Amino acid sequence: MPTVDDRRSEPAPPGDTDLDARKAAILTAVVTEYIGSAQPVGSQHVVEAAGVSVSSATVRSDMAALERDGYLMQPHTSAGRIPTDKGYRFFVDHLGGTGSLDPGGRQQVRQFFDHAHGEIEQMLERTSGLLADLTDCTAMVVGPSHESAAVRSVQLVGLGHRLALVVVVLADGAVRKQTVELPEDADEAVLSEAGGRLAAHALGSTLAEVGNVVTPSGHPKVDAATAAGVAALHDLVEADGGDQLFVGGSSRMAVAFDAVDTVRSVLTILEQQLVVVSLLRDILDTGLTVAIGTEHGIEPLASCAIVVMPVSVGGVEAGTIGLLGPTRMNYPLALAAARVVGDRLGEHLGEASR
Amino acid sequence: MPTVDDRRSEPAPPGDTDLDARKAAILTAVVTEYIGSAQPVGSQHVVEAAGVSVSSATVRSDMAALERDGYLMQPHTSAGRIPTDKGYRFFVDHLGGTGSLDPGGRQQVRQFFDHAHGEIEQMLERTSGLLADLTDCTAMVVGPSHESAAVRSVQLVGLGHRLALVVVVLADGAVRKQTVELPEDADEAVLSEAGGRLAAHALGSTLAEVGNVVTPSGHPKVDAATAAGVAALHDLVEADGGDQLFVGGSSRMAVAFDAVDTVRSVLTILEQQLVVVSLLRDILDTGLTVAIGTEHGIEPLASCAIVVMPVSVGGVEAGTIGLLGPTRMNYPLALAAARVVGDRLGEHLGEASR
DNA sequence: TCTGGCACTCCACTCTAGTGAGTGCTGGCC
DNA sequence: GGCCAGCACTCACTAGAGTGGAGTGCCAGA
Repeated sequence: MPTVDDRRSEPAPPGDTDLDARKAAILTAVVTEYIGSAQPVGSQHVVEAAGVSVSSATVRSDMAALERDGYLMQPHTSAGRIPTDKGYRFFVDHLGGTGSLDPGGRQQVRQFFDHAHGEIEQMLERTSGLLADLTDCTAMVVGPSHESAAVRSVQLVGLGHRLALVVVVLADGAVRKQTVELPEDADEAVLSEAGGRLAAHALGSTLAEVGNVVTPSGHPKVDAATAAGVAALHDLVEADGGDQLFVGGSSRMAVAFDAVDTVRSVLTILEQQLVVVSLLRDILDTGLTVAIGTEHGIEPLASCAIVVMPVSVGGVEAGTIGLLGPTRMNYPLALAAARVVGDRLGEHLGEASR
Repeated sequence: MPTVDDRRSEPAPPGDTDLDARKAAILTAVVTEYIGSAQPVGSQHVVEAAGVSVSSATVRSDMAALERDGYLMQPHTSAGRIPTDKGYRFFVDHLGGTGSLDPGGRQQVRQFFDHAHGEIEQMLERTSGLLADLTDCTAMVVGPSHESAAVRSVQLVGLGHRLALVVVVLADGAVRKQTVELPEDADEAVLSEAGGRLAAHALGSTLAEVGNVVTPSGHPKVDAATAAGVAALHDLVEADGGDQLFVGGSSRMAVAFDAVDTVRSVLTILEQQLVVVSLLRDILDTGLTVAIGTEHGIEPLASCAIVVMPVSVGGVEAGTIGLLGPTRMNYPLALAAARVVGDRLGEHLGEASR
């Protein structure tokens, strides 16, 4: 291998493997085998797997080398090898290929989006179920952020005695609402007038941009209602609490792990919307598509891997898809499913908001 | 005990126990002990527990009788006793007392509702978290059913090229939306006119009552948009798919059970909104507050108990609270928490919708 | 450089007591 | 008749010994 020295001198050339073809094949075999069986893989199994045509002794020495280099580990002496996080990482980066959905899965995705219609939230919720079904992972779908969407309509609807509802429609079709307690009773006419002034005030800007000051109308009741409406708009910005998260197939975590406390800690994480959303964001920000084991820095998820896929509509990011599974998850399948569903979701959202 | 004979002659008088005081005390001790430790309870432990001052031999013979009568069972010979579903049932009906929240819990509930405001959905979601925290059970909160709420406002908001959003506000403050594809392009004026006609058509009736036929305006574009809006209103009734469900603290199931496949099957059930909602409804319909073990007929939940509490606003049912835990859940605590939170939630919803 | 062979390791499983918590029963006492 | 001390018995659980087998590392030879 005369090229090894050349390679080592280069600073991590892109696409380079650092492993000769046979070691790569062996690593591939160990990873795929282990993903399937969850059992440590011995040299004999590797030989039986396709792609390697040397004796088990040779495989053994290569596996020893792979272990020295940190790609594999042994649970104990005289057991087979299992991939380390580094091993999975190498597999994902260089060996896994793009993978593709099986025809059945493609069909399922196509049908899903052909029949998808109606409310976006419901659709995202179902998308998470679809992804979970396709991959046997827990799926997370983060809806489009409405931060930059302009206000398309504001309405003030009376609900009875001193109570009203501010209903805001954003340009991307999102609807926000907030109850307002009015300082004094107001009739339809007042509410309608105040709603109109509110609309004139907020239309075209984003929720966060809505200013505080509204020019007085001369009518105190209307002004009071308008002021209450403006306050409600500001409440909306805060209460919104970031993006919506839809989690599907959390029961899959209980299938993937047999230690019940692993399941518990993972579920605990999944219950914290904020944590999950920022986790996905962090992973994307570091430029990753897959975060394996400790790469994401959340300790209770050390035995998990996360596949992240941005959903973009016309080049603008409009959401995120995440798949959570054990580190021995089926990466090619998960990546393929995330990509396909992400693309289709993007198209779908694009159609809906054009 | 001179009264015992009197009682026995009456046909199942309400509040009657069917068990003499000592057996009841023993059953109570077994249930509370088992709830705490999850270990089969032996006669010695019962003696040490308060309320029983006879020898362990006597307790043993009583326990044998309780087992004969189906209140207790032995996992195997020479093990202690654990309560059967019937034992739990008797405990809940006659022995558990009403129970009450500890001061810390009361405080937590008070604070929660003092600070609760804003969107109702978000509030219900958080309520499920509160209940899970209080009881260490998985909490389910079903939102108010909007079926009987009259339409308070209808609006047609254009989202661009042939797309519009029908936004419906119901009298109870719920907001529904549905995207509509218009048969042809429509400008603001047309949408506004169509929205007005839609509103006049639907205002005051419930969504389900909205009729099909709208009197023509003479303007084909307006009529087309109006028709599309009416269709969207009908879609809403179907797509709504019943009530909203909020599940909190599903990780608690992984704490309660040590068999990972029990956890999995319970989580699988919890993912099916429809199943959960109708489950709670069924239990309420049979007049129960607690469904223990197989009483609810859902096989995978045979080792679970469910506490249900209707939430009523001014006497009208406006939602449901459910607590899901193992059959050895802390019934007094769960019942107390469900009652307190249910009441406060009802008051809160009442204030908001008055 | 690869391979067959060999000695070695150590988990997983089975089998065998031994232990202890718990029971049912019985005969005597109040 | 109800209660209780004592006793024999049951059976899950644990620890320890033995065994089989999957797997390893190393080495000598092609």
